[in-house]
Amino acid sequence: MLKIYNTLTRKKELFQPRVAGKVGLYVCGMTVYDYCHIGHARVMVVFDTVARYFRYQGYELIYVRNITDIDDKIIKRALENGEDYNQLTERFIDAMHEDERALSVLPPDLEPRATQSIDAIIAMVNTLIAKELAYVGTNGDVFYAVTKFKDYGLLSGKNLDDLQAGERVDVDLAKRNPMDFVLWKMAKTNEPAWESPWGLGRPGWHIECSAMSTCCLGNHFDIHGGGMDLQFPHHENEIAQSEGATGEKFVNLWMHNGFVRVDDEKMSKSLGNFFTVREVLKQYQPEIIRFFILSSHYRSPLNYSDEQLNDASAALTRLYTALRGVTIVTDTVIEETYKTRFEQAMNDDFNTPVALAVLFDLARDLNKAKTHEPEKISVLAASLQQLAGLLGILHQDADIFLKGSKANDQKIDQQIQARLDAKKAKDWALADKIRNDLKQQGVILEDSPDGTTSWRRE
RNA sequence: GGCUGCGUAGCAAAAUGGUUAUGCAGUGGCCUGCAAAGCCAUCUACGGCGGUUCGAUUCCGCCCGCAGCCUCCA
Repeated sequence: MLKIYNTLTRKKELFQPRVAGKVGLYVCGMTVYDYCHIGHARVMVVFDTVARYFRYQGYELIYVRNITDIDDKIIKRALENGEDYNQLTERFIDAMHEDERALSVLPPDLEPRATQSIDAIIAMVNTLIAKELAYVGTNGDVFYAVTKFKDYGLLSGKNLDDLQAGERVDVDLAKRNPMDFVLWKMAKTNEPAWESPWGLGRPGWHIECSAMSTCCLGNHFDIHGGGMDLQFPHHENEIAQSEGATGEKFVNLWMHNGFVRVDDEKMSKSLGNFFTVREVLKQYQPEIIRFFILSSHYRSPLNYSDEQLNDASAALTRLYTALRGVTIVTDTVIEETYKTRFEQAMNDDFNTPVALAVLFDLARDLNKAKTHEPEKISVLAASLQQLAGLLGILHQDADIFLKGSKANDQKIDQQIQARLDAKKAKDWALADKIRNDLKQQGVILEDSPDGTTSWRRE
């Protein structure tokens, strides 16, 4: 019984697919004018985890995450770089896919791009004009008339009178109402542009997502997701556009993930307090970033700091240490009580912190089994790895994670052997010296009861 | 100003109207040549003030503090 928090009703709801056994999920993806930062990584990881769980539960899922590959910032950045906007977006799309793979984010089923959806966008704008929900402004741009859509503000809990239009932004005189938003923008000279009934121009941001989501999933689909900050105006506008154009309900359930913060402030490009994924990857293994993201609930704020990542690293080390040296049979049936607890956690609005707690309990049981009940080792280890796999973690060999980079492995092994010899000769001083020397290099030795020594990097 | 949401032990982070969260750190023990890892035990909590209740960290009200949205943002 999967329950999901619906922003629209501000309650956890029992998830009921429109069509039994099938789920359509659309998530607002990146605007590709720069590298992904940890905030973007959170969206990717959170909805990847959601997608994995739907599939695990047996749903036939279509997961769509769009790419915004035309907008003001892209044009501006391309101009600054003196490169074609296409070149710029291709570069950052590649980089995004690289980050995605690093974080074990499985690619979405469909990844529509705005520039490849122009026909659908124009068709939707046309419909909105025909229904008198949109109009051509005095500057030639096409605007959506928000007052014509009766449910405007339902998702974000805002009403038009409270929005105090113009308070933070200059009123655009081309609009009838300051809250009206642009659907089609007339091109300035040298800007990328497409033919349309209203002249050469390009789509507004909001209409892209309406067009791409309905194209891929139909007029009415199950779940729409994205960052909290998209709730208003972006998602509000999507509802106005899609429901205005089709006359049908747009989305049943809205999911919004919380922000990544730095020193209690939202991580964002405009504040300049962001860390890109590739930057962080220089210091931490990708799995640590993924664990860090999953260690808090997806709707809660997540504070980014070295301390937090170090904690995540220590926690993952504990899980991998439990798996170390155990041969895992992949098709083992999962231990039932842990499976149930894990599913209960995930069924409760994807409560990954609790799901992780289940993994730690499992790890403790596994550690105990190693000394007391060896016959249980195999099933516990397999359970741990399989359940963790649903979260996209613990998929590598324990030694590979624990040893980190491959550098100097041979030399380390030689020193370990030298220490074992010293131990045999009861030359504790030499044995300890070798261990300390290795410690200086960030290598921790761990002796096993069977006389062998394993090691890991700090 | 309007609208959301949050405030849990040293740090991070969940659940819950009365009973162990979990990870890191601390303390005591077992194990070890000594460590590390592991295991066992254990100390630190629920922003403040009222109310409902046999009982509230959990429900309600007020207050204080913090964040987000109301402009582009994941």
